[in-house]
Parts: sequence; C-alpha cells; structure tokens
Amino acid sequence: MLKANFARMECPVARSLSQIGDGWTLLIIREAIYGTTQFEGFLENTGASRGLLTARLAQLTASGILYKTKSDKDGRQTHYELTAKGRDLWPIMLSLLLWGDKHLPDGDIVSARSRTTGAAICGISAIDESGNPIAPQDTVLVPGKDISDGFKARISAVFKN
Amino acid sequence: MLKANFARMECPVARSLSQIGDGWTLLIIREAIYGTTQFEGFLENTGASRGLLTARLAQLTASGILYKTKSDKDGRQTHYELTAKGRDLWPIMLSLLLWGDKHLPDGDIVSARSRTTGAAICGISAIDESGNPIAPQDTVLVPGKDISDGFKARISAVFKN
DNA sequence: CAATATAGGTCTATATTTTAGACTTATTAT
DNA sequence: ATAATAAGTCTAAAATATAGACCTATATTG
Repeated sequence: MLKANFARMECPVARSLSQIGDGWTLLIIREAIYGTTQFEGFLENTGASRGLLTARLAQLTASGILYKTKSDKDGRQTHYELTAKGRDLWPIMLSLLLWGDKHLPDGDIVSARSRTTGAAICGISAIDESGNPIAPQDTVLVPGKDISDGFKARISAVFKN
Repeated sequence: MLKANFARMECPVARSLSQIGDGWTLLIIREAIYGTTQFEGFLENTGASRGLLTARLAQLTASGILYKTKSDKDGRQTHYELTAKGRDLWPIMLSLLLWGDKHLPDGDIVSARSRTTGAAICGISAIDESGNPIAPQDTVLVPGKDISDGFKARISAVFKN
C-alpha cells in the first residue's frame, strides 16, 4: 500500500505524498481551497464516485488537512473545511496551477494575480526568512545527520547537473 | 480513468494532475530530480514494482516530462532524464518538501538552502514578473472569458474567507 | 400533518490497477 | 564459454475504483 510505505520514508517529499500523493485527494483539496465544503459539492465538482469520496474525505480528516463539522443551520449538512495544515498546501496548488497553465494550456487559462497590485503571478520561488527569492539552480538540499548515506548522496546531486 | 477525465477539465490544476497526479509518478520525478537515471535505480529508490515502473516511465516519456536515451558507454543501459518541462516541476517538489518538513517531521529533516548565500529556504512564494513576492492571502485567480460560470464562481472564492 | 426532497452517506457487483516475483533478451565482464 | 547485469515482459492473486441502487435522518412543501 502506497501510504503506509511512503509515510516512513526519510524523504520529506515521500512523507507528503503519503498524505496527498493521489489525484483525487489533490482535486478534493483544490476544491476545498476553491470554497467547496459539502459532500455533494465535492462529488459534483470533482467527479469522484461516492465511495471514493467518502474514503478520501475520511483520510483527509484523519490527516488533519480537513476538519468536519455539522451545520447548525441545517442538521443534514456536514461541512469539510481546511485546517491550517490544509491551507499550507496552497503553494503546492499554485505551483500545480502555474505548471498546468504553462505546459498544458487548453483554450482559456486561469491566471493568478495580486489582489492589491493586480500584478500577474508568473512563477513561484523559494524564499529565505527575509523574503528574498532563491532561484531553483541556486538551491541545495542539506541532509540532517541521521539521513542515510545512500539518500544523502542522491540529494546532494540536486541541480549539480 | 483518472487521467483521461482530468486532462480536459478547465482547471489547470486538474490538467496538471492528469500527468502527475499520482504518488508513484511524483516519487519517480523526485528521483529524477535527485539524479537517478536508470530503471534499476528508480526501482530501488522508489520501491515501485517493475510493471508499474515500466508503465509510469512510459507515461512520463509520452508526456514529455522525461526523455529516454540509450547509453553509448554501455549498450544495456537506458537513461531517463528530465526535459525542460520536467525540470519545471521543481517548485512543486520543493513545496512538497517544505510541507513535509513542516507538517510531517520524522527525526531529521532535509532542509533546502541557497548554494551561494547559505540562507535557509523557509517558504515558497508567488512572484510577479519583476520577481516581487506576492503573499498567498493577496492572491486572486482570474478566469479567462471562456471559463464556465460555475467554475468562475468557485475560483473567485479563493482566499475570500 | 403527510408526502416529498435533500444531504450524506453505505453497499454491491464489475472492472481496473497493483503487487511480487518468475522469466526473457541483449549486452558486457570474467 | 560462462556468468552477470540492465531493462524489461508476463502472470496470478490482491487491492482499489466505478456506477449506481439503496438507506437514514432531517428539512421543506402542500
């Protein structure tokens, strides 16, 4: 099973994938970011089957990415909303969006802009604690001391070529 | 089938997921970024089964994310390397890495730094064409004119809450 | 108040995908 | 000439996904 194996890997990317490395899961998270909160809404907007949606919403709730509340307006309704951990997935969504716009255009694009200045978002960048951008080619991955030699050797190759 | 449906959706995130919305696929791309090029290397470092790896490498090659060459040093070897489109997935990988380090720590982390300044990468930000960062909360998604009303209504809700 | 609709599921049978591992083929090393 | 390696193919069993019928509690309508 994907999730179980990925969760204990020493690579943080793999650990992330243990919780969100699934197309339906990511589409559900996108929908949650787009403001959908109800079961029937996710169903309609993602196209997932009921059984699968039930399973994925339960996983996402168990992972602490969504939380589930009963509506007090209407006792039939359940709302799924993003937690802080879930909202932190925005950079992943935005980078998926920008990559799709660039490499898989399909007629009209959905562009992203600054609400305040109106400036178009044309990329994504790593930033240091002062907010200075760091270019991809200028990035190194630094293994902590408990990281295995094999993995250490591999990640040191990032952008060396 | 996930891919077929996702590929024609009007949301660019969904279109991206049609090509890379799969845990194994993303793990293979991570490995490619980490410098792995050979079948047996991907096999060992990802833990995928042979059949699945064969299928995913073929998809990634068909998508133009990897390209396949025969080694001229050793006629048995095939190398899979990232195309420019594949290298453009780096922001997605980096945001997965940062999210994993923050929300799914497991002993030692793998941190990212600037090679030149040594500054730690502590987040990821959208940037405009001048390289100025744009904060998540300051982001709006702007639908093109061919976007359906339903989808238009949904994406306008991003970060309104 | 009775009948109907809605929200959020469960259940089921069929279809598809994944898995582990044995096997194959071409090339290289001993 | 024999053995090892790289990159696959193939298979049967197990796990997942799919569409859609059904179920239950709550709310709305006439």
